[in-house]
Amino acid sequence: MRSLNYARCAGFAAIPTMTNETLSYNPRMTTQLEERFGFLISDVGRLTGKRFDDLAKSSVDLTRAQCRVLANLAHYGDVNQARLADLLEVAPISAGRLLDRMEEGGWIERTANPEDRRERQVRMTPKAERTLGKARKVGDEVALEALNGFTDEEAKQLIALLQRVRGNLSRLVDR
Amino acid sequence: MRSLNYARCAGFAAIPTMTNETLSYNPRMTTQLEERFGFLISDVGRLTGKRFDDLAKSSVDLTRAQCRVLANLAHYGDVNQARLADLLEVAPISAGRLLDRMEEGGWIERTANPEDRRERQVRMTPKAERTLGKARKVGDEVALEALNGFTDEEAKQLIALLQRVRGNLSRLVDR
DNA sequence: TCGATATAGTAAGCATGCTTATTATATTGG
DNA sequence: CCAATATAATAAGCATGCTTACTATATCGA
Repeated sequence: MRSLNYARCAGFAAIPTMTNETLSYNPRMTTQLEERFGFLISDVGRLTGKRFDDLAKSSVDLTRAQCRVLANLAHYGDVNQARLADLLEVAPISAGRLLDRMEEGGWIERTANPEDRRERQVRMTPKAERTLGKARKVGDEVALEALNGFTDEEAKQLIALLQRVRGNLSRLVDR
Repeated sequence: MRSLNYARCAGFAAIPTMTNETLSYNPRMTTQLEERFGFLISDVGRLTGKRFDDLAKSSVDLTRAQCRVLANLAHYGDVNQARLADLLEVAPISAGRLLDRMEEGGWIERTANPEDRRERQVRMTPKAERTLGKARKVGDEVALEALNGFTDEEAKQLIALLQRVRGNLSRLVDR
């Protein structure tokens, strides 16, 4: 365990500043590192992912990105690679290489679609189903840890606020 | 602009499920995709970063990771690479290669420390200072967009809740 | 019908994260 | 003092994201 400092900005929607002037408090644009929105969001996202990795390491023989693939296949059923890339929100080539490795590992299969010979349908294997179950347990565990000490009301509030942020940004970002 | 679906789990603290059963609502462990904590957090983090990239593209000739380096140098002053890696929370080798490229680009300089010949002190150049100013403006802009429609009270609330999550996870994650 | 356009997938090359190992230098304990 | 240990930086190799460009196949419109 190490003490984490709070001065980072992976998302970089907020940036540490040189100054320590105390301006009138504005939660959207504060100079206080610990309060800046972009720092917080990217920290929490990173820590959440890292915690998942740590807990999953022993029981789940997949990377986080590979788990994402399985989770989406389980939810949406068999899809082609383009649709999967859209679901994952990564570039098609990124999805393609993920799937290359997952196919080698026996986690997914790709089958040609005779209807449209450009496509390949992606399907998860039974082996993958079993591993996904373990990954889900880890995901739930991480959520419990992250929201430790929160009342149900507070947890609902946080989720509602984050959904609004996601809505705001979704409208602006495209790929 | 594309419509974003909400079924992803980069952080994977929550995973899409096959079922749509309506269980008693538990915001920590819900089967509803749009509400699952891990999805939300990783979505918001990713969108925040992407939005920064998009807005910064024209005016800031640095990657997001490189901006992080400058922001931390500006805040903490000259540091050695080990300290910088700690501030950025990346592995020392990752920081080293970032700095390789930034040195080539004239954004930072590395100077030997005669006190401890293992170390190299990292310092940002005047050119970098100017660019960092632009990056800060972009960061503020993104925060404003993300929190669009929020009352000041709501923004403060979100930030306070996220700080608690960060605290919870910080205590658990190590590197 | 056929040329233009769109879509699915892949290739190549880069950036940035990781792990593990190596080298150089400091520090510490017997 | 010197051997063991710790620390700073780098090297090598992998995973996963990106962009740009290419091939194969479908579809659409004049």
